[in-house]
Amino acid sequence: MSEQSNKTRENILKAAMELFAEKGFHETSMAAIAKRAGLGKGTLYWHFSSKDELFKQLISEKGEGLFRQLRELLNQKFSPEKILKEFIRIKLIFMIENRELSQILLNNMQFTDQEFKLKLFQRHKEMVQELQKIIQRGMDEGIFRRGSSRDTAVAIIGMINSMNSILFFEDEDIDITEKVEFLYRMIMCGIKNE
Amino acid sequence: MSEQSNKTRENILKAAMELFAEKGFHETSMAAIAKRAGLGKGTLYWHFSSKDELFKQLISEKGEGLFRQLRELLNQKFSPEKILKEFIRIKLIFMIENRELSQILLNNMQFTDQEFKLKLFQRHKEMVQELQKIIQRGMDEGIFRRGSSRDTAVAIIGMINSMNSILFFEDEDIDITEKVEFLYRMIMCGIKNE
Amino acid sequence: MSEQSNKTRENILKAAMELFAEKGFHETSMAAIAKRAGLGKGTLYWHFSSKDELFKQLISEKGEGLFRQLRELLNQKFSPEKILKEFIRIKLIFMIENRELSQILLNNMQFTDQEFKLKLFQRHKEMVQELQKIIQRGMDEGIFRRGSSRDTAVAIIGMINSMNSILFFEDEDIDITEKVEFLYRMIMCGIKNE
Amino acid sequence: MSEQSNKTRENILKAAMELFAEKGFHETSMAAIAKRAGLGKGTLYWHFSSKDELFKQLISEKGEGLFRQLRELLNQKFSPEKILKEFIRIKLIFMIENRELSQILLNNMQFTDQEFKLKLFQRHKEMVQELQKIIQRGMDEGIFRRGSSRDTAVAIIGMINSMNSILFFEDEDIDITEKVEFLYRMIMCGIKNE
DNA sequence: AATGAATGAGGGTTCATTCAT
DNA sequence: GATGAATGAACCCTCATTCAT
Repeated sequence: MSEQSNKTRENILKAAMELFAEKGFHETSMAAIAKRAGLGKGTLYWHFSSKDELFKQLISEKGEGLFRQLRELLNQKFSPEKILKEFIRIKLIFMIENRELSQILLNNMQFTDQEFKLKLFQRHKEMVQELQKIIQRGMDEGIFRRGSSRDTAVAIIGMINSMNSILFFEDEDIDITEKVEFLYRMIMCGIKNE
Repeated sequence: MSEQSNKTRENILKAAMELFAEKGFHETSMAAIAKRAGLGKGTLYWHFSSKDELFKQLISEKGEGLFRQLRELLNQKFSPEKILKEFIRIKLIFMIENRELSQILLNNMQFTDQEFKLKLFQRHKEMVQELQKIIQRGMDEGIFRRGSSRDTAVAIIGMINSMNSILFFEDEDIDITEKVEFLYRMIMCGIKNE
Repeated sequence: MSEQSNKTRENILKAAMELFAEKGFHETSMAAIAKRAGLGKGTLYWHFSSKDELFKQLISEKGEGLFRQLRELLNQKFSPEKILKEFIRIKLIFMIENRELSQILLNNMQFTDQEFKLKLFQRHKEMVQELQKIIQRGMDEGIFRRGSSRDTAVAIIGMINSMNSILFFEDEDIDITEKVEFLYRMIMCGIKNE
Repeated sequence: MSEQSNKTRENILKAAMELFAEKGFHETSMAAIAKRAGLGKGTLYWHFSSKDELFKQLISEKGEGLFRQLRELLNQKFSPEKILKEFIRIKLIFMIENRELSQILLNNMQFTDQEFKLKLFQRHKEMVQELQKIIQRGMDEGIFRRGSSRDTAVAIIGMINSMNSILFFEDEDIDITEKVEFLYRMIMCGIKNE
């Protein structure tokens, strides 16, 4: 695992990320990735055992950070409101810094490897459940209105994710704080005046 | 176009719908569709000129209803709140009655035919813009709190769509009214107590 | 075999002739023939057992005339020169009156049915041999210069056939007598002056 | 483009040539070509983008030589007679050395790619026109008898081509000079004695 | 480490042919 | 006699994967 080798590996991941985001998993061929990375087709197989594996590692490696951050956050002893706001911020920042990966995650969840698909699904479910716990705590503490904590958690994540379509086409300079405030307020107070 | 022929056509659409929802567009072969429909491969091509065409017609025909309903609604002279609530209801009912199509629409938006992809994208955009107008009207009338009407519209649609993951796995009897109320309240008042 | 039935049959043959001449055997589908004849696909199979059979009958029926005429001619007790000239005339007239069939015969001799292919080949060979006999007779009688009678016969037929490319694109009014004279003279005297 | 790669390419061309000559373009499948070349199907597509392309390159590459030779000849400042004789010689030699290609060129002129078909047709036409000019010159110089130079050129080429049916089935040792003399004399003097 | 030629399973599509109506 | 929906073998072609160099 020399310096050079590692660099090549990153090149491949970068090329793959771009193409998967642009055209989706199935419409992207290994040949296309190799070409964009400026490498021979064979080289891809020296670094990744298969196209599926490449895709998985792409998602795992880059997505790991978000998952870890969120998990840490949810274990924090903050107030439900604070956790909620941070949850939004972390997801948004991730979406901005990883536009392509987000695009992939939100549009390509139908591919071959059932095991991996399940794993991602589990992870998503876990995230929902953790958020649900926070929501539940907020309800129990009388901070949040009573209701289905699961539906609420799902809806919150849906709202945040929906921003992807906006962020993906936006220019470089996005006022994250503003977007966070917007979402937080909408989740907390809704859109009704007063 | 006899009675029988039309029935066959519907069979194909049904089989295709199921498989596309289950495994996605690319992972579904024409052979698999034919087999599930209990037909020969060639028959599919008597009714649809290509796999792309089959997919397009599937989405167009079945999706047309939702689009029309929503458009009618948005042209109604109702109050913004009423329109919002009806918007939610219509989308939810569609999602329940067309679980498979919804699944497809939310997970397969990356396929070959760029023209059709664009058309769907345009339609989605139009929907957002129409909802945005309603939101804007509500803001102008002092019913809704001021803010980005676009972000609000996108977030609302995101919330509604997020319910798909819940509805898709749910049993038959879902209390739609309850779900509508839940979403409407959450959108209007948020989750904060009081 | 009613009047009507026979008419339908002729329609099919006509449509097939046109298409085979235009696009060749393999590039012409039964569907295309049916469409041009203004009939359903199934109807073709009521009149002809297969595409091959249709093609064969097309060639046989229409080509039979030429074959018979030539055979009769070659059995005549005319002088070699007269037979040669008549040979040319009959072939040319046939080519003009059956442009499409000639086009087919000269460009589609590579198709499936080996047996029929062989039959046509045999017929062609027989024609050559008969002409060869005439040539030989002419040589023996001192009318024609001595040489390979086979090569001569083949060359003569080649010359006549080559006119097809001219006749096919020519307008309606072709002076046959002139063309016959041209070929006859060229065959007899060559192109040298004096 | 290594040594080996080039060899594989030639193998494919050789196998394709044989099969196209034997059975024609449409009756020859890519699978059959691959099998005869002792290669996998996919390999054909590494070297040629499609079956059409393979066919085109086959004809272009191998046919180019004849075309070039004839063009050079026709630009020579030789006497019309000499050019005519050389014309015959070059065509005959080509037909003997490229029996299969000649067979293909004379029997498969009805295939898909209209553009290429036109190109070949144009080339043929050009050849006729060039020969026609020579004939015309001969007529003007009083060497050849007056008449339609076009018909004469077409007839000459027809005669030469007709030899293909003889050469194709002939054994290895053909006396080219004799055949050339035969054709030349027949064209010049015809078959009449004296 | 890297390459590109080679492979073949698999997929979309065509089309001659059949057959119930 | 006529039709057109249905069929499936056969075809062209793609592409993930392998491997000798």
